[in-house]
Amino acid sequence: MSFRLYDTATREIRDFVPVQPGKVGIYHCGLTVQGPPHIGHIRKEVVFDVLRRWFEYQGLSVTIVANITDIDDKILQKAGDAGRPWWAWAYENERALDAAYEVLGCMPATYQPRATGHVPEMVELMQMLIKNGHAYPAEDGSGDVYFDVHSWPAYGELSGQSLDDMEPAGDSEGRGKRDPRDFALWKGHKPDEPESASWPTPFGRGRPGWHLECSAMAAKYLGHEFDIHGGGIDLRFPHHENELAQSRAAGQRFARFWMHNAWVTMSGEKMSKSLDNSLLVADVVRRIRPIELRYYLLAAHYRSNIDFSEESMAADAAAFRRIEGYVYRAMEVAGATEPALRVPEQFAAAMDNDLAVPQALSVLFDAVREGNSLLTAGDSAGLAENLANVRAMLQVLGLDPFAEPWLGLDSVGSAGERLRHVIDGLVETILDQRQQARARKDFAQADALRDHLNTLGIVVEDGPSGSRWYFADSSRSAD
RNA sequence: GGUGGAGUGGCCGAGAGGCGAGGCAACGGCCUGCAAAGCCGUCUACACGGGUUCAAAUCCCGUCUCCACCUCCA
Repeated sequence: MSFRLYDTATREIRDFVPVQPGKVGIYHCGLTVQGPPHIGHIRKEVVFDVLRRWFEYQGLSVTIVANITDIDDKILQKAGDAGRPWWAWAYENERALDAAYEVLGCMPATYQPRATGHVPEMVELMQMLIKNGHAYPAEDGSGDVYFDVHSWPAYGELSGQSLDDMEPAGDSEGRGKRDPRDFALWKGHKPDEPESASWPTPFGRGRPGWHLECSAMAAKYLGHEFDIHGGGIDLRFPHHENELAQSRAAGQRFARFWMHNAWVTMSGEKMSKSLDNSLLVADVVRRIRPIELRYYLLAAHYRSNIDFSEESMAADAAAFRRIEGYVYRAMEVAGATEPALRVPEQFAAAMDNDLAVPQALSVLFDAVREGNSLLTAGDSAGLAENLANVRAMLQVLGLDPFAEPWLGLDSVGSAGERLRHVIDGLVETILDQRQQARARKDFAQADALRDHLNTLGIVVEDGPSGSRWYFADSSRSAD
C-alpha cells in the first residue's frame, strides 16, 4: 500500500507521488514571530514532524522548509508597545519557537528562511507579476504593490470561493486598490514606522506583505513545483489562496498537495491571544512532561480539533505511561533491544491512510497488551520481538523513550545528572531496607518506607525480580 | 450572505452500509504479605425527525446545535 494524503485543494484523499522519486519537498508556514508559541502553534509542528518521520521511515529524503515571518504589522506594534526594536522582538520569539520544537522532540527543519532575508527574491517576483499584468503599484503613491485578483480567473480555487461571494477587505478603503479584494504584495513605508523596517525597491522603500515571502522562498528552496505545502487550517484563506495565485500567475506549478491541520481549541473556541485563552508551550511543559504533551497533540487525527482540557490531557498522559511502563519493564528483561526495521503491517496501513494516527495507536496498544502478557509468561524471545516492534512504532511517532531526544534529555552533563545519581543511590538504600523488612515479614515497617517514598512523589512497584521505582509525575528510573 | 468542518458510551477519541477500534475512569476477578503495575472480564454508544435497504452511526431528505474562514491568525 502506498501513502495517501488528503489534499485541501481537491478535498479528497489521493495517492501521494513525489515530484522527484525518492525525495519529498515540504514547505510549511512556520510562524509570525510576534509572540511565544502556544500549544496550538506547536501542534502543527508535531503533525509535520510525524509526517516527516513517516516519509523518512519509508526511505525518502525529506527537505522541509519552514519560514519565519519576522516582519509584519503586529511585530511592529507589539515591539513598539514594549519599547523594543522590532528585530529584537522577532528574534526573541523565533528562539522561543525553536525551543518549543526542541522540547517537544520535533526534528529541526532543513531550513528556516526569514522573510527579511529574501527581499530581492520578492522584488523579482513582483516585477514578473507586474510585467505579466497580474500586479500593479498602488495608484495613490503609497508605495504599496497589489495583486490584481481579477487578472487571475482561478482565484479562489483553493478555498472554493468565488470573488463575487467574498467580502471586501476591511482595510481597503482609502487605499490605492483597483478592487477591494486585491491583496498587498508589498507595503510601502509609512513615516511612523521605523526606517529599519523598510527595504529599497524599484517601487520605493517598504516591507513584505506577508503572502509574497512564502511564494518567493518556496520557489527558491524547493523549486517551481514541490510536493506538500502545509500549515494551520486558518491559513487556507487568505494566505495560501494568495500564495497560490501569485505563484501560478508567475508561471509556477507550486504545491501538489495542500495539507492543513486543525485547531487546539479551548472550550470549543479557537486559541488566540485576543481571547486570552492561550496556553504557552513554555508554561504547559512545567506541569506536564513534554513527551506526554507530544502524545496528547498527536493522538487525535491531524484534521480533527483537539478541544483542550486538563482532564483529557491527563487521560492521554496516563495512556502514554501505559506504553512507556511496558517499554521500561521490557527493556529491563530483554536488555538493550534495538527497534525493528519495519513496523507492523496494520500500523503502516494506518499511517499510509492520511496519517491515521488514532488507528495506528490502537495497533500499538494491542502490541503493548500482548507484550505485557509475554512479560508475565516469561517468553523472552517473543518479548524481544514485541519490544522491537513497539519501539519501531514509537520512533515513527517520535515517542520512543529510549531514543533521542528523550533519552537523557534533562541530564546532559548537568547538575541534574549528579542529583539524579544521588537520588538513585538514596532511594535504593531505602528500598534495600524495605526489602530486609519484607524478608523478616515486618510489613508495617516495609509499608512505612514505601509510604514515605510515595509522599516524596516516588512510586514503588514490586516484581518477581525485585522492586523498581519511578517518579509519579516525571521520567522513570529502573532499579 | 458565501465557503468549509463538527455532534459517537461517564470522559477522550477512531470508523463511514453487516464482523463490539483504542485509551482514560469505574466495577468484579486473577496476581501480590498488602499495594502498585499487569492480565481477564463488565459497562453494547453514534444530535433529532423521516426515508432507502434484507441490513444505517455510516447513504438520502429535512431539522437543531456548535465551530472555523471570508485579506492579522498554527
